Amino acid sequence: MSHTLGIRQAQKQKTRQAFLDAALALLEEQSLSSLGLREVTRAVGVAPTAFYRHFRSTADLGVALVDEALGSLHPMVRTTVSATGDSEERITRAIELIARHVDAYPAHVRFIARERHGGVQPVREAIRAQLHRFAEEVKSELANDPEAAGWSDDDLLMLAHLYVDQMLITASLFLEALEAPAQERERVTQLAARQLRLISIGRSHWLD
Amino acid sequence: MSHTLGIRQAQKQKTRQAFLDAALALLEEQSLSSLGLREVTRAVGVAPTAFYRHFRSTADLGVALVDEALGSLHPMVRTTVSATGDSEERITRAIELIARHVDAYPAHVRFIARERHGGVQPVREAIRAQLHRFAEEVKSELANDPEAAGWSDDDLLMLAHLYVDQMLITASLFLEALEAPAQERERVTQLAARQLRLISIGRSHWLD
DNA sequence: TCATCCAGTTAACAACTGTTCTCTGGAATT
DNA sequence: AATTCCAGAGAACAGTTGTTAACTGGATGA
Repeated sequence: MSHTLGIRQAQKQKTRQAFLDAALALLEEQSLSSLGLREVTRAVGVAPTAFYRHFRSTADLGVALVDEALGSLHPMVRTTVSATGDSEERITRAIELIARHVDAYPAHVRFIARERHGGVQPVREAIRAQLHRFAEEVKSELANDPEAAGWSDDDLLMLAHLYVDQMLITASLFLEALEAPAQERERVTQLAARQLRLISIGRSHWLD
Repeated sequence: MSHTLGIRQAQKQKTRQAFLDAALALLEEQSLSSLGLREVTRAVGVAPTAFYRHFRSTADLGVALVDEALGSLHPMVRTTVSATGDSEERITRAIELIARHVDAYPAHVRFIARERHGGVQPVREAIRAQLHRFAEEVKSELANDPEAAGWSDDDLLMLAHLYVDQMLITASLFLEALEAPAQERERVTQLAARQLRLISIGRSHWLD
């Protein structure tokens, strides 16, 4: 059941979202550890002290951004991994999905790539936790595949992490190629496809 | 022929190295884009203006750190990839080498992982260039392997990039496990080994 | 020996930072 | 209608930042 928010709560959420949007925009050219509280409030058009009504610190804001960037992505991952069709079809479909996501939410992708190993510990931790969730989900989907017969749990999780990392590497490549000519984007697509193909081959001969 | 530096040049290089060391230490808990010039000079124990005798900006210092962290690593990579022995031996040797390097130079590894996608464009560019050099070197070593017969140049470079990225992922995992119990470090070792094993299997069936 | 060089110093600049306390005005509750 | 609540404003705090200009004193080269 969804309760309609009062005028007050609604306005507060709107301001909060404005903080997240402004921060994400500012973070295209710097890291979270150098993002100033006043800088964000200035971009939102609000008094510096208003910040504290929504976040304890910029690190806190960063954790919220992690949730926004990755939280809603879980269903997408599950359906992509478990998609039907032969191996080659699944590869091209997965890569196209990544490319579209980078096109649609470049700032989100940049934020995650940047802060995954960034200078703010709670944010690193939040990203690590989300990526681990992805890996577990990928693993449980892989387990449904007939090809996974005979695989140990550890090996399945190993493969899942390989896929998740590969997904991030590919997303980062597409991000770098965002403003590049279509030819460069195509090169990235082909590279990522062949890397996934090689992993797929290794996977099918794993138990030899 | 190595010319002995004058007292003056020697002292200058010493101070410069002190800047690099101090910056690297400060960067364990923040990103380069938030590193202040005064912060560094304070840590070195020198006047703020002395900074300009060595670097144009903190971004410039960052580029110098990239060279220090990755520049001397190229011979190591070549010999590791081209090492003799069967596939399994090579995998364990490569991983052990990475683990030792992370133990010996954790701050360097952290810096590269952090700034690879960080907020300072010239530094990102410098890291990208160095990693591309690594990939080219790995590729030229792979080409010497009899297993590479029939491989296209593009496919060799694709595999080389896969190895380089995997190397960075593994280094980053060891970094996170630096202060963890030996059991956790062993888990990382086993995980990395199996991932390399899977890639190796995919490699040997690539031309099927 | 003497003039030149130059790594590092000192002082000062306006601009910026995070955080505190107090206040306000409209929404929410009674 | 009267009261409480609370998102945001305003002002002020001590400290910080990058960059400038003019300097000092020991190494360097003629």
